[in-house]
Amino acid sequence: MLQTGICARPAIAPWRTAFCKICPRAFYRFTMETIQSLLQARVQAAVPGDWVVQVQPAADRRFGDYQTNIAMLMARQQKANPRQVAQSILERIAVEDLCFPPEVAGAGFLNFKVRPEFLAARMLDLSKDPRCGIGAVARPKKMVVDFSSPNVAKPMHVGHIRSTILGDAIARVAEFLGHAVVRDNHIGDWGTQFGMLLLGWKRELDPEALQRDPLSEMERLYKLVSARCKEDPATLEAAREELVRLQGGDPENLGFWKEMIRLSQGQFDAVYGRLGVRFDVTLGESFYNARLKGVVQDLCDRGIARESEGAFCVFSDESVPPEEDPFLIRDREGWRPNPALVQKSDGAANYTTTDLATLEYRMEEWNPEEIVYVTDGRQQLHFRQLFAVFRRWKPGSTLRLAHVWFGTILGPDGKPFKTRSGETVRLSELLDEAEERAGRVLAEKNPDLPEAERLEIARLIGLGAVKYADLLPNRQSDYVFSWDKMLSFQGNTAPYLQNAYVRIRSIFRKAGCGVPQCAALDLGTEPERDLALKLLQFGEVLPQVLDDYRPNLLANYLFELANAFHTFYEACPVLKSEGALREGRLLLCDNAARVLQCGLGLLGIGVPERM
RNA sequence: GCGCUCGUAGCUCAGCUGGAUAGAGCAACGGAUUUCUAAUCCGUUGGUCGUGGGUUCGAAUCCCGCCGGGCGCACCA
Repeated sequence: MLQTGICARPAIAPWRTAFCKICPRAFYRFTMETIQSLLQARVQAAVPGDWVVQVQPAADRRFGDYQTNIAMLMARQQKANPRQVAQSILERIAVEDLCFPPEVAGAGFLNFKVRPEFLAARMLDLSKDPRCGIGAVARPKKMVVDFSSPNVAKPMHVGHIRSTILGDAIARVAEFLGHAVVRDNHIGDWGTQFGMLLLGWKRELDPEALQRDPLSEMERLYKLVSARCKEDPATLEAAREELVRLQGGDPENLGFWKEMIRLSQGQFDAVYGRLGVRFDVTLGESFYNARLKGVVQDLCDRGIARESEGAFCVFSDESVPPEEDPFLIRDREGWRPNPALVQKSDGAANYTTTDLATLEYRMEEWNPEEIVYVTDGRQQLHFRQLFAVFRRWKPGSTLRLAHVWFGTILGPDGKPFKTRSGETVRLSELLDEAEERAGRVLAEKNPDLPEAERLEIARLIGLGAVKYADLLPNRQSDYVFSWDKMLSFQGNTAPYLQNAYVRIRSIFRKAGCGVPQCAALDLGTEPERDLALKLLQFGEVLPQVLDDYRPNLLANYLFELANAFHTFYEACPVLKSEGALREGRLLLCDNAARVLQCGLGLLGIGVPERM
């Protein structure tokens, strides 16, 4: 069982096969192999073919730039001396053009230190590469990314932020690597809550309030009726009747329902507009209603689902050991069934059925190779069952299904993030506050900025801070939400990264020139060399993001890059230097700015020209 | 009870599917500014990786037991 809940064999990591054989022509000319991949190929050529060589960035600077432990792995199997195996690889390896003569170190590591001339040549290539050294994948996939998924008639809140931001970042990276991505917003526009909403709409609607703030009014109605239902069976019954009428196609209820969707979509559009998130399709649960009966019927016909206590359920087929079976659960007595319901005893389908119908629709409509679901970790069991039912339902399908789950955003008290009064925090208000806070810091640090520009920069910084804080931790961790931390200009934050970009732009403004056409580059100092190496590693890191859907790898890389740039900036004057040195440093600066902009852009974060 | 997940520096977190002396940010302390934005940089202090076993040349990482937290366990999604 893989950690991400991936169903079916994962594809080979794209970057391992990404040598641009089928790249679109426009990219081909500029696509750069990474140093890592070059070294890997060279070591591979020096060892027997049944070994798969991994070359990795060195754990410690003293060991050089890259290292491989292949000799130790080989020695273990051959019961040989690891250092001797390493030595024999060394004798066959040809890397003089890339590195200084490699060394055997420690228990049998091979360490590589890249020649500055090689890095310099690569810097010149990078400066001409509009894709910042990122090749398109050899075999583009069609993939659906299912993310955000807010509910109609409810304000979007912090609970939606991780799915939205993670999903958007994953989609952006996949698109940039050349995959064909369908961004699908599977909104919650159907279900029992509409019975209560309709009842409230008919009995308690305040038209003025609805016009002023439709989401708040709908939320008020829902809470009102929901509370009444708990104490008053008659209200509950009335709500149920409204739901039955809606499901039966009653024109009045359908009209109100559509109006609620329309009003909600306005809110979604506003929030997504601010966040810079876009969708290719927004198909709510209701879209799949017509298919539900057929899905249940088909599952029954095939013997996958059967009746139990009036409901229709999928039970274990005992094809896997009980410990791995999502349809079994153990108690004191032993293993007992833990079925997935596909139809409730009242005849209504539930979300497993909707998800199956959605899967079928996506196969028909797009025939994707992969579908990625970005939801919180509490739905793990649901997706394990969903994927397992799907395998039994469509046994011939090679579709890869991945549940990319994430943890909870916590408040300072370590409990799920809420307002002081215990309410959920609205996303729109959260974004307002982010911009306001960024604006205040900006006014203090840089009072000379004109108002309009300050607001625009505050928007970029505020939104960037929120997004970056969400993307930096491992997605499976819960993390503590802290305004002070995310908006700090020190440490691993979006403003720190944006500041690195701003400093470079400032240099070019002062220089009054564009990027120089260098014929050669001399990386004479450590900070220059380090920066160059780090810049080239963009192409190594980015494809890894998709291996396990972890944008935090990119966030971490960008922080290290910004750090390397700041170190360079302190140690290596650009404008005060002259001639070739100055031009070379300007070129380094430009490369750094472009990689920062590109990388942050892939996280959905924009960069200001000044701040 | 069962399952999933987490437990790493005072705090917040990384740790790339077994590699070298476990890293970063914040906080604390000490330095650097007639400057290309100090919104920065450099340095110091700080960890029995919850705990006990196991696997092996080698474990924060894999396996088993225990302790503690979060979440989930058929008609909500």
